[in-house]
Amino acid sequence: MSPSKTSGFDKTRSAGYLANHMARLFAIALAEEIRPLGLAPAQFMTLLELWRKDGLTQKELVERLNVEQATMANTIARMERDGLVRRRPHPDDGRAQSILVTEKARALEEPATAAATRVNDSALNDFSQAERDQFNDLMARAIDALRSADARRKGA
Amino acid sequence: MSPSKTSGFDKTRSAGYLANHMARLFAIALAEEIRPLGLAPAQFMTLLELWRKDGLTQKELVERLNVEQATMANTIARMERDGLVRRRPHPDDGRAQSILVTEKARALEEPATAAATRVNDSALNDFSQAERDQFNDLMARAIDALRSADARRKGA
DNA sequence: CAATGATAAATAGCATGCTATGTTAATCGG
DNA sequence: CCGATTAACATAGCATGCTATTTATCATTG
Repeated sequence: MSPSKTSGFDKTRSAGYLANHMARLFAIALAEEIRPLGLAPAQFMTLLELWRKDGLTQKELVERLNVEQATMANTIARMERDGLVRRRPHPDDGRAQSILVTEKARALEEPATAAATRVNDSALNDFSQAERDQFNDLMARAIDALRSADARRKGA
Repeated sequence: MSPSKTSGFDKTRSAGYLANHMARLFAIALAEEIRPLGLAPAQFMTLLELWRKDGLTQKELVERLNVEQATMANTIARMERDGLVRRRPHPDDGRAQSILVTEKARALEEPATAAATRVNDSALNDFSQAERDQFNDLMARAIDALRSADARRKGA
């Protein structure tokens, strides 16, 4: 009869697949919204932290943004290339450096955060406030569980 | 007083940020689970379709997996390099080719889907069945909204 | 049938992410 | 104070994804 097997895995009901697809769509939407500002998604994410507290070290950015150190090193390098940040030797630690926002980047805070808000709103357009809250809660719980599992794998 | 501004953007409550973080954690977990099988996440995702229906064209895979044609072309090239698929000229269309699963890849269906199920289960460990269903529904709705917005941007 | 336009893949170039290593500076135990 | 360890960055190498462009083949139509 049917040449296809009754597969045990339906990707349209797999949280991992849905998460991946959704994240790519969010990234594309954000990229298009902030491209006119000369910003890329990872740069925006990094600036979110630097706008909040300028002069953070690379290590501090890594902790706040949940990316690997090598990833952040590359992102900072691109941001420096694009004139969004500059580096200053850290006063207390010769290994570290402070990452400082330029005037150019400081001026992007309002339009960039507005763009990100537009993206979230368009994605959650038909969600009630209760649904938005629950959605964020569910994602946060999945993140916690995945982080625990990862820590367990590494710490085992 | 405080040197930091009362920022209008809290990334821990941004669906886009949470989606990105969650998707990266899912990808890491899946990568670790299927690495012993010699599979990478995008390869697994592609095989899910080929296990269901062997001999699909690149275009058909692109439609089913929601990635760009260039992305799929590269993924297929890596899979061919790794002995997971081979290509055969398409009988009816000289431009196209059928992508066929090798025996090696066929043997991975059971262990790989089991691995993916483990990852989903560990992420949704403390979710009730109702929460899991709602989570998938909310993600599916966000995906639909983002796709509509993207289509609007491109079709405008 | 030939010119045109559409379509399937391939390729180039780049951004993000990750793991694994290397370098240099700080720290700690003796 | 010194050697060993730890810590902060930098680099190398690779996988995924995307956009834009090129190439080859169809398909349509005049």
